[in-house]
Amino acid sequence: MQHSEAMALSAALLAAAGGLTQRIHEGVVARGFEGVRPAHGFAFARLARDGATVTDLAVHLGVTKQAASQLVDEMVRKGYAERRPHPGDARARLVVLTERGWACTRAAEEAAAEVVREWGAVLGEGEVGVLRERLLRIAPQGPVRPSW
Amino acid sequence: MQHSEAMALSAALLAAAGGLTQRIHEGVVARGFEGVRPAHGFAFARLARDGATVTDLAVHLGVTKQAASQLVDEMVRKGYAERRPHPGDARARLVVLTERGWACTRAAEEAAAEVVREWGAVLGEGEVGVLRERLLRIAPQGPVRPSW
DNA sequence: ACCATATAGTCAACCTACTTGACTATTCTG
DNA sequence: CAGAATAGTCAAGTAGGTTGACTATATGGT
Repeated sequence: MQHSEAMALSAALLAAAGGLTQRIHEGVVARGFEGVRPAHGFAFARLARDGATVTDLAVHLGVTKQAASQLVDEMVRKGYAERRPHPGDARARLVVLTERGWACTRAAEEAAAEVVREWGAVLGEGEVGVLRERLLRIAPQGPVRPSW
Repeated sequence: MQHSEAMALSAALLAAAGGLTQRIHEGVVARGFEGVRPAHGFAFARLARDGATVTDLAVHLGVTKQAASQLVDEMVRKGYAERRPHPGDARARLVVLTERGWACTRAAEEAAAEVVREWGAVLGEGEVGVLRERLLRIAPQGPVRPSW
């Protein structure tokens, strides 16, 4: 693999990721959820499991806990999440999704499925599964990095 | 493809893209080019062709021309680019890479090639080529979107 | 040829998402 | 049970973008 080919692959990967992000965002907005930005998606994904503390979220997003706290403020203000007392630790607070937060999560899933369905039409259904498997093997673990 | 599978694919794609971005950035820094951020890569790629005006760059990056101008200011200040008079349009200025800018571009190519080489070791060389071809087919065209 | 309009670029002010630093309240530990 | 660590917040500063206003040059219709 030559350098220019590596750059072509890199550019394609970044373009595909950017396009997917935008398509999901547009789909979420089209389903009536305004004021939510792509970067929020990573927070929704973490909260959807069984809630998280602000510190959990900060580690997951790779930002400071102050930044995570502001993000939660915003999500609470817009009705997507709420702070509940943490069972078993009076210092912490458990941030969980509201019903609207769940609905927004489902909207994002639908939008993603729509895009992936289009990919299936282009590549073939089986190839999409292969693509997913390959990407999982080269994707690093650790905190997500919402911004470049 | 079910919703959860679409989300798994989306997450893998975004994680792979984020990881690649970070690895390239680390490789560039390791080769002695400091003060350059991942978002600059898209500007380098556009300037590497045969230079560009600030407005060209703004369109390519999907930002305002004021933001593109600030980006060019920064690249000039750090020695990666320079503004030259535009042949044939006295309003415009042609932004081109300096020798240091070219060296940084080559460093990014090397870093990308290094990561892609690792992918080849994991997936097999042939599979990387297939991956590139698949990604090219699902990647949208149009301006890049450096930030989510 | 000329004036109206469009385009390239910049300056200034502002906005947003993040940072660092300082602090309180609670929990863990030796 | 005192000292250190942890969860969270408040406040101030920073970086990278935005919108709006402006100048200089180019383009096109009459």
